Amino acid sequence: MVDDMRAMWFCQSMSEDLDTIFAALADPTRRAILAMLLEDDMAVTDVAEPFEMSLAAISKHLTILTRAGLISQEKRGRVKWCKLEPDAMRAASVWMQGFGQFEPVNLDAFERFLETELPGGKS
Amino acid sequence: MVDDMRAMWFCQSMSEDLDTIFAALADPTRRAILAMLLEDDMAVTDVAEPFEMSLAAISKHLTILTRAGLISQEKRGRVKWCKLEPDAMRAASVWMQGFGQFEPVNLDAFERFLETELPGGKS
DNA sequence: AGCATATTCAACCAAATGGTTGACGATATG
DNA sequence: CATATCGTCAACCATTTGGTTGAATATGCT
Repeated sequence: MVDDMRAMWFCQSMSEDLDTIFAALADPTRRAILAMLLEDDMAVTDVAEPFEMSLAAISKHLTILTRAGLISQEKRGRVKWCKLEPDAMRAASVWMQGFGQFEPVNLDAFERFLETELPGGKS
Repeated sequence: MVDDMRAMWFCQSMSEDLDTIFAALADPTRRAILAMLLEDDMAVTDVAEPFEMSLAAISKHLTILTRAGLISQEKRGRVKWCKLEPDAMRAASVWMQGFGQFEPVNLDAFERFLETELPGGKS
């Protein structure tokens, strides 16, 4: 019963939201934008500044992040301010946590994962 | 939190992995497969059975999940067994937790791990 | 050997993604 | 008013994605 309920929850609940949230997080530019917004709210132009990419492209990325609920945008004057909305990530995080709960936090395994990333490890 | 330099290294170094992990999680079919594998290891054909989609399509999905490190595949006889590998997801989860203190997770343990194992704290 | 089962490969296709450029509406400022 | 700035829109393009089908490979069974 518990298993059935959990399976149902995993399969159906928030599936569309998870689609858009994970898809939004899958792009390194968008993740970088989120990290920038962690420091402070920013105008669209300022978000775009460090990237070697057109303003229009950044604007599209911001739209995707907004639709995923990961940020919000508020226009004040001619400036549109972007604000991080960390709650949207909660749904995805909770979903992912479901895959670790049956096991206590396996730091050793995570360490093994990191070993492959250390300079001189993999690649 | 941890030292900024190390945090930056961590984000940079894992960027490609996060690309593939989040992209893999962005598809509902693949998330459903992961949920199925939460119950038990499964053969490719059995994974494919509940889906209204060709076996080849499921095989591709499983390849994507494998490359993201979210599952592993072991061939025994003519049957290829698929096994959930939650560690990759944990890495993504750790990344997400930088954006909010919403999950009760292991950040302390992770921080201790970073302090002792990463360049600067390492030999 | 001969046949059935398990899985992948290869070629193809439609749709989505991530980028560009140029024009445009809206807002601030001299 | 005139002009500069902020941001989006529209059209376009190349690449990736998610699916199909049919053939191919590998293993197991009698």
